[in-house]
Amino acid sequence: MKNIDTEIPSVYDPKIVEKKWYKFWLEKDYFKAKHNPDKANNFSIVIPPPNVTGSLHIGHALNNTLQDILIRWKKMEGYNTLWLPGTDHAGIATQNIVEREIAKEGKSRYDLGREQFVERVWAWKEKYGNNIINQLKRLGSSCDWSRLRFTLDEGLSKAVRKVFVQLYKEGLIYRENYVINWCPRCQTALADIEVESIEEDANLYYINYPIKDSKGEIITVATTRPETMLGDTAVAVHPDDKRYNKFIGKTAILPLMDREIPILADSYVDPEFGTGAVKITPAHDLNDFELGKRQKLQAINILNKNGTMNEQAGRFKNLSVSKCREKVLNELIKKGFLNKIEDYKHSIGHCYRCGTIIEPYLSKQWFVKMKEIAEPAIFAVEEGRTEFIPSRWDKVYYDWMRNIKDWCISRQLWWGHRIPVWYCQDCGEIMVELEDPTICKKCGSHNLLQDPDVLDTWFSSALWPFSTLGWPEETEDLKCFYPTSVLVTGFDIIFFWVARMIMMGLKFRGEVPFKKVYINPLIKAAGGKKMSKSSGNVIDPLTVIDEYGADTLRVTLASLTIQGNYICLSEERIRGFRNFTNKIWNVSRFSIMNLKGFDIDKIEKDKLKMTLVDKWIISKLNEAIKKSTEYLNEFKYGEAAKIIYEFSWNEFCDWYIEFSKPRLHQQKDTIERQTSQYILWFVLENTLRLLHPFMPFVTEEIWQKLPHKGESIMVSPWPKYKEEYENKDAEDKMDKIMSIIKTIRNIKSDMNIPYSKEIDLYLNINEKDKLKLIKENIYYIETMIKTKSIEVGTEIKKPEYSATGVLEGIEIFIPLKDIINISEEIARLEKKLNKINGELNLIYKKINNNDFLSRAPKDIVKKERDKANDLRDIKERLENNLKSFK
RNA sequence: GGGCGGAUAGCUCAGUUGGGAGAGCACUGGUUUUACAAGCCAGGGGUCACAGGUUCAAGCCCUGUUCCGCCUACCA
Repeated sequence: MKNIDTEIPSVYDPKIVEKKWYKFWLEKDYFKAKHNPDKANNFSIVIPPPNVTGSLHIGHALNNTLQDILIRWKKMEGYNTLWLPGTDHAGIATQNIVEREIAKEGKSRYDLGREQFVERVWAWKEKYGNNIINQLKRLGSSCDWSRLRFTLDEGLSKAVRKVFVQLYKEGLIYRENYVINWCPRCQTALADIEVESIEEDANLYYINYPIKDSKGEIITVATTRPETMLGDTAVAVHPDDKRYNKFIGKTAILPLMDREIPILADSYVDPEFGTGAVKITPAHDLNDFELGKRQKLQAINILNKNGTMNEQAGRFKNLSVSKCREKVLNELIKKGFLNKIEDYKHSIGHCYRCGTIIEPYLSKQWFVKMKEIAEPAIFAVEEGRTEFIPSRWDKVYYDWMRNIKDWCISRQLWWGHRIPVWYCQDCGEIMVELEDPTICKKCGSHNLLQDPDVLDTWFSSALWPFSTLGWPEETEDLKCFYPTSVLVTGFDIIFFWVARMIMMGLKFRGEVPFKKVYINPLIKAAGGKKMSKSSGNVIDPLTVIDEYGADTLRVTLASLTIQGNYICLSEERIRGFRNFTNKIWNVSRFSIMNLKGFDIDKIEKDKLKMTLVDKWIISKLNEAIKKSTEYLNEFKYGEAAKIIYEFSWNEFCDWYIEFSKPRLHQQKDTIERQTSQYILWFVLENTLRLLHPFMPFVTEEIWQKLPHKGESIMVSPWPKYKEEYENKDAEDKMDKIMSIIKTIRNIKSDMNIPYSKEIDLYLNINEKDKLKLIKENIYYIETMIKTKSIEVGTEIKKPEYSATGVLEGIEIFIPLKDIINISEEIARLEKKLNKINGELNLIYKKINNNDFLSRAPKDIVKKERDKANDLRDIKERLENNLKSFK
């Protein structure tokens, strides 16, 4: 009969457990940070705010798991922790969603008007905006929800306003007519980094432009965008290009448009590329625009905001860019202007939100001057005030920061922070103030108009680490938690977000926003492929949570987290860690069953009788505590998790539990049994605490079932390494005992002896210390190996028909009269001998080398010599045993 | 064009100042053993990309090469 507690199922079911404990933690207010003036004892993280439109994808799951591990661990270490959550209003994405929604009603945002449309978006946000927040809760995130922020909150909007006004007054924000990246679908300007260049196969078109007043002379230009010729206002060649000297100053006739355009010299032109002659379209190419400014050229804008041709394109009006290109090419061919077409590979910019091809577009936009605010941010990282982990990311940061360009911050959207600039319609005065103006300060007119544009969402995100803490008010939160301790984020937003936060933090708080930036890897599917809906290899974290539980998802992600750029996730991998979760569940189940009647308060520690294996497991636990804590300090999540995983499974479950069974299963409540119970409880309880940041739910569930002190494992202390727990002597001794057991198991397995078959065992040991050790602890071997009889001694002769195992100073004989197959045994021993000989030869090479002996450190030499002796001993014994068969 | 990262077992990856090639998964064989078959026990499997160099000693340091991935750049 199995003596099993039927109240605890043998398979862990996370569903009810997770709901129960999350609710409990919330009720206890454990996530809520306190105001603690002792800054050194505060630990704070601001969440990378997910888009309010978002739903939790696997990248969020990883990023937030890693943050939660830090927060829970630091909390257990005694810090006053703050994990500040929130969402981002995600201008383009959110506006797109609501526009699509009203499109179903057959309306556009213009039908609703600005005010009504924005109201609609708010209504949408109220309804769906908490989606991702609830999903974060399911992951177990211990965010301080009482401090939940949104980038369009009143307070954060105040911060945005203040920053804009101040930067404007300092001349760091300016408005200019400039060629920016225009998304014709979103109908807004984008910053340079919001454009994704994708290399595509395209064509280079060579077009002949006739020279005016010549006898059929032409100049040929090369272009990838032939339709832009409609806006050409010049042709440029290099001043030193002898081929074209004669044309400089002459006039070309623009085909199809019959416009006269000058041919001019500019050193920007690369004579090596194409024909060495460039068509110049100042309104639709940044370089052409710059050249146009130098050369005082007219800029002709040929595009409407929606990407179709405007009236400047003449008869091509209203055509889309691609249709227009087609028609232009047809006409060029028909009229004999198209010289040739070449295949050409080049990068084409796409909108990072919707994928539409970006058009360079001349328009009036607001910009932030970056050079000046970037400099202190570069120093901050150089001086280590902010540290990137892994450190190589600082190079990426430096590279971008040192070549930084001005940031286009105006967006032609309705959802976002409206640009706080008013224009007097009467005198043209521009007003930028903290309070909305009602009267022109110059002419007294009330005829004011606010700039229609909104700010880039990232403009408000850049203020996140201090705007969320209450700035511009000097709040207690700011005093306690700024600068924050760590930022955990992905490398894809180092430019978008991290760099800008450092700049703004320094500019407006005079201090870096975070001391460390931990860059987490990005997740890929098995085989290193990108997860995408089209490949069908997406792993949805919520599905994983439903199926396997949040703990399994978390510990999987944490375990895979290495210092590299990518991690590969597969369902197979998740199942492996589900098994681990279940292992922890079952060892706890075993422990709970065996701790009946155990009371921590009644234990008199001085009276406990610690055995060798008790000392060993305590020492091993101690080591696991030390190493896992060290790894966490270095943000090596995978290594930390691995240490705890291996300790709990390979040492605690596989060895300690098995060794302790006989003592636990005693009927009487002896001191031996009590000791065993105490150690079992002690090790498990500590292990649970080590696991808690990784697997908060299952550890809480078990911890509450175990004898414990305190309300929750969440607020229990992180285990501490203690020197007095370290016991190298016990570790060495257990090593020897365990290798004897392993060798016997090996022989049994090789000889096909079933586990349950009882054997006679002979141990011939020629060293006094070892003999004493084994004699005193023969109990451990008996626990793990089913034996009929055991003999241990110095002069034990090998019984006939025995299988043999050889260890340093130890021979193991198992008589197998009925079973043994002599030739199999010979083959087995020969195989082992070969292996030993191989190792031995390598060592001989070393210790017979005079250079090695004279130059290598003495301890290394000694180690090699000792090893040679051990191996020689084993070799001799193996050989003797082999001889006995012949 | 510039830069960064990578190449170690079938797969995914560890491998900290240079000193006995590791893990998980997969695979093979055994096993229902009083927590767990999502388990237990055992096993096979590697020219550490290639070529040089430094060193008594190189997966690790240096140089070069090849291949892969990513970022970045205004060459139309």
